[in-house]
Amino acid sequence: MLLRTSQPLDMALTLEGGQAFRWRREGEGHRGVLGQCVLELRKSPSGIQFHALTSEDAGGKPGRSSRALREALWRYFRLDDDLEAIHRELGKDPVMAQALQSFRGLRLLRQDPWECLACFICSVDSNIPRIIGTVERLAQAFGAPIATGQGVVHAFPTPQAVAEAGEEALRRLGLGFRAPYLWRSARMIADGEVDLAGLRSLPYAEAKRALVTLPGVGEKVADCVLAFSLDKLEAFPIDRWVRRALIEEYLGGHRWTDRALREWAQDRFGVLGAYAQQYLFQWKRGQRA
DNA sequence: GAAGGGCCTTTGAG
DNA sequence: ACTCAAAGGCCCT
Repeated sequence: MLLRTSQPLDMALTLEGGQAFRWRREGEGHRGVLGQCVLELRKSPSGIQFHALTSEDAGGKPGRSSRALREALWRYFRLDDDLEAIHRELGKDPVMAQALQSFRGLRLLRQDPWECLACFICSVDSNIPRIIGTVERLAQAFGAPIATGQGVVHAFPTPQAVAEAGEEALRRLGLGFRAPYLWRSARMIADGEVDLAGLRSLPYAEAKRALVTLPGVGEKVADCVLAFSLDKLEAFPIDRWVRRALIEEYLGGHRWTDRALREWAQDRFGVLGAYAQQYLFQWKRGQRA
């Protein structure tokens, strides 16, 4: 099946760059789980080639129609965002122009809010290879199995499943000090103390205020969730690489507090903050040696 | 409000 | 092989 689009899209940069953690290279394309559906994706000149491995009505659940899949992919890759226009706008800034250069088809994703939240709670003081391992073990242990005809793949576990798993089980998966954070946040979500999906209709500041009440969620994790799953593109997550990028490239090497950096970035990038952040992150991280 | 230390473990340089 | 930093921060002081 083909989802036609003329939007720029680099699958490897977008799916392997540390926004999402469940996509693997598979031949020329990528395989991963989108909701309850196991997909193989591949970029072609005319759009996105996709193929669902999920067997039809496995477990009584009807396979998703191709129309529904198209819409899901359209939303996931944010194909409504005019990436070239975003590049033109951000590229007026000479520093950003440099950052953009090597990452032409890098898009922001629109992920499931709970999965995004859980992954970024796990990301704290960790690294991408490890986060990928952590998330995979979480899915295998507590996610619903999905039969594919090429083996079983696991969906991302629900908040209820993680809550029932318990803190100790999470520690045994290697979550370390993040285990109680994820467990307690899962419980709060499962109990309805925070309505994640409902945050999408709130203004950025209010949604953020709600997110940081969750254990293990500070401003950085909250901004990742807001940017990568809740459509708040004015969010500007500041991690060690982005902090370094701002200080080295814009601020003459002077140390600023994160609070000051956030205000500076908000003023500088506005509603394109999330895109700007993602390019700065990839750029600076790529320079490590 | 700002700054600093501890936290669990895994991963991949060296 | 085997050690040893470094890792998309958060929380508490």
